[in-house]
Amino acid sequence: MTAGGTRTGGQEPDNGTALFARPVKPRSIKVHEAAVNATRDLLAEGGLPAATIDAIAARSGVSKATLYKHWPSRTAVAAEAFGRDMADAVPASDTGTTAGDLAEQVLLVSRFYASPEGTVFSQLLAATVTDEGGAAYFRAWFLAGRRKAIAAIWQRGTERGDVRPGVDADTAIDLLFGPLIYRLLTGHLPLTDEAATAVADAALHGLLTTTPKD
Amino acid sequence: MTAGGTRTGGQEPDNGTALFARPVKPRSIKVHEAAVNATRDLLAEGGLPAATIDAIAARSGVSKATLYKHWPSRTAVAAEAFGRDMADAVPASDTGTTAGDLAEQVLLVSRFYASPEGTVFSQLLAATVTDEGGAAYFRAWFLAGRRKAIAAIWQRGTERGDVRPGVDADTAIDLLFGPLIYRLLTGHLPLTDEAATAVADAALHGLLTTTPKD
Amino acid sequence: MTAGGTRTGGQEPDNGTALFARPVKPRSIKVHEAAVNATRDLLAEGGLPAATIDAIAARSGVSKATLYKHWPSRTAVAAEAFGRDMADAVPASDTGTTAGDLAEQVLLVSRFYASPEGTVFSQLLAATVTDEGGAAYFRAWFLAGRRKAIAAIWQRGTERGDVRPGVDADTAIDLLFGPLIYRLLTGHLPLTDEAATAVADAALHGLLTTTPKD
Amino acid sequence: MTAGGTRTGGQEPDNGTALFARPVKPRSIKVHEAAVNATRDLLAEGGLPAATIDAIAARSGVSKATLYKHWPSRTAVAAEAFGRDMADAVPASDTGTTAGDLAEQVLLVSRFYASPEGTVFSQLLAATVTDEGGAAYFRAWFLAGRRKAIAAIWQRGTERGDVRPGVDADTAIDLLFGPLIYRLLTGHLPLTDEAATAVADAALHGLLTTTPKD
DNA sequence: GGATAATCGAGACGGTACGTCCAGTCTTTGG
DNA sequence: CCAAAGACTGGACGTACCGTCTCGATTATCC
Repeated sequence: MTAGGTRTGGQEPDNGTALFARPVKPRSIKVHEAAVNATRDLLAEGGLPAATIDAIAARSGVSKATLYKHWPSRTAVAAEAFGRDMADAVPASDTGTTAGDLAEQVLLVSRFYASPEGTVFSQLLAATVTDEGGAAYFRAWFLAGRRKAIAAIWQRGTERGDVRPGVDADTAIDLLFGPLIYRLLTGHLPLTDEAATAVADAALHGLLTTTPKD
Repeated sequence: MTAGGTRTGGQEPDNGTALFARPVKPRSIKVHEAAVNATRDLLAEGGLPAATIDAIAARSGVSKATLYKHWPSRTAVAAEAFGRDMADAVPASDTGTTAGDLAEQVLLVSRFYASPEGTVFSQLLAATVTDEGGAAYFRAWFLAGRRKAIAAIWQRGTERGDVRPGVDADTAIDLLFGPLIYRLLTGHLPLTDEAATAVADAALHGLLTTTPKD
Repeated sequence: MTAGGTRTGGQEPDNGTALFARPVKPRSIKVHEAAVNATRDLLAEGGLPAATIDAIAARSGVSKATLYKHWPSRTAVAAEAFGRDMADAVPASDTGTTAGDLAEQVLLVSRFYASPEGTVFSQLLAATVTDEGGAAYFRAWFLAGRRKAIAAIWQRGTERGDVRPGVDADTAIDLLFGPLIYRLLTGHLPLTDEAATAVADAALHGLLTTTPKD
Repeated sequence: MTAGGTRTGGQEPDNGTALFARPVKPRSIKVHEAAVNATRDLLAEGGLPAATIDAIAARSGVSKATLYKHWPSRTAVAAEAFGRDMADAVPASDTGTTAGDLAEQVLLVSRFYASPEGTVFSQLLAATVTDEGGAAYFRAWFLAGRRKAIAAIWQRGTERGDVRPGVDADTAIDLLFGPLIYRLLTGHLPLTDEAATAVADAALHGLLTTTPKD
């Protein structure tokens, strides 16, 4: 068991594998939910900096000690809270073509990153760097779902023969969305629709004039 | 003036624009250097968490107040200290071909990210998310130099006609290195040579079978 | 009913009056004993600080809720556990003279206070200051027995005509042992045999040169 | 250096020896005073339990970190705060006779112990049992002063030839005041004027009918 | 002998305080 | 006049323990 060893209560993260522990003794789902909801509100209001453990405890009525029994760190709580609704934040695409689907996803994700939620996302991502416990939750509650959605498109593309053989889904996903994360984090350039489109186009068709020899 | 309004002392960051203020009164270069050197050592020993303001002050003999006259935040000091030597950390490439140069750069950067310095890099990047002052330093002392180096390769490629027209350098750079940053930060997959090669290949030749129509 | 209103199970404290309530419904003696024994061990190992409610519960297998049905507070459990064997810790004296008996008791008690058990005693005494419920148990299980033993000597002395008329047992006991407690608690001076002897002598014969006129 | 290694600011404790460190760099007296005053108020209002570190910090405006630089523990702050005015709480006695002076002191101290301040005193005394750092402050700021005052009376008595030779001041003090502390802490009997008088009388003239043979 | 009721183990929970850590500001002192 | 030294506030951290409470799973008497 990777992320925590504690129950999660209620809905499970989109993590394919049975990442989170089974409830041996049902720890109050109410408590878990209260904490998550309070955290979500705090994130919406003031981003990750506002979601301190004390604030979460105060707003949710869940004591700090209990929070630490449910999650390994405040980042983990925030990751779960933030990841809950994000499944729907970026809807799936079905434009009829693989290229279209992927390009649209890049555009939608870019817009998401450019939105206030994107700020929270970057704060969360940053927080996981020095918090391995939180990182597991972040991957489980956020990344995994998103990557799975894209992997599905990629799989469809493979079956259709649209995608280059030899390129696996992970590489494709990294290539399409890594650039957005790069911009989001360093802020060296803005996350505009044009930039997103350009990135998607470049990723799909390559940077060079030469055709791959394979 | 964005990053600080303070002198930087000694060597200038590779930031193209006149980002940093002119030394109106020469504030001790010795002090500046001492702080940077101490910080570099601390980063090497314990990463960004070790480079607290108190630690920097103690080790360098520079008082905290003085540090804040030279830099807007601790992240800024660390960014400068870390960026100093990083210019040489990834040597330029000249394989004879644009594709080769770019692929090699991706590989080298991937290895750098996978190294202990890569950890510091990610910590620094994470820190800039909630520290705009530090972010400016980070971009100036680290990113700008790297991007400039790749831009030069790209420019050469453009002149040689190796690269697809309509793709600007920024897009290309983001596409090539964004995926590495993505992996570095989320840790969803390891930063192996194979992954780097795969990313570079995919970026250069595109994800799809179809040829761009433009 | 002062100390708890709960049954005590097993052996009764040396409290003269019917201090502790009658069992309306028999509460397991086994449970009571288990808790007391576990607590005694914990006290021996780490003093009162080690005898937390959780530790007692864990070691004895008695749940916290049950502990609180048997005792009003953790101090009360500890007081009973500690008082159990302490009856024998300081044997009675019979030197043949009242002065000898009292002096010997002072010496023995001083040694007891100076021993590791003395530390626990002082911790317990300290704990009762902010725990009235525990205080009742402390008096019942510890003090009462000790005072009764001395009172017996005093009574014998009265009958023999050894002791000054008008001095009641309580005053005598306080005078003889108060100084030891004073030292034990404040630690301003060590609890040596010499000090104990000096105290006993001074108490028995008075501080002044003048003879009481009564 | 025993108690803290930190400066105390303002007035010095009555501790004879140079117990407290010399200020290498003057730490703000204002801060020290503010903390002490706030603590005194809190003690008066709610006793030691009310004088939590957070409460002291909040009321005094001195941050917790600073408090811990000035004192080793909350008990230490409270001891100093409480001890400040206690010098005057029990005035010196001068009845003309040694016996009178001592008896009066016992009575006054008994009344002090029986007062609300006495409760605080006992809480403080209890707290020092598990807080050696605080104990040093308690001895320095409270006990030392009181003992010194009695020792002066004793010295006078020695010079007058009123007191039994061979009884040192420490023994005398312990004998006179230990009984009061005993009662204060265990509460086995109330601290009445009669009891105090009886104790003083017994201490001064001895418990036995026999005259000391020395 | 089964119903009724309490006891009990297990341990989650809220609450309160703790003592620590670090950032960034402000003050004092010395050269 | 500037810089070193470092005191100071503020705020969050994660921990510890208390005493209460809610579960079911035993008992154990009483009808």
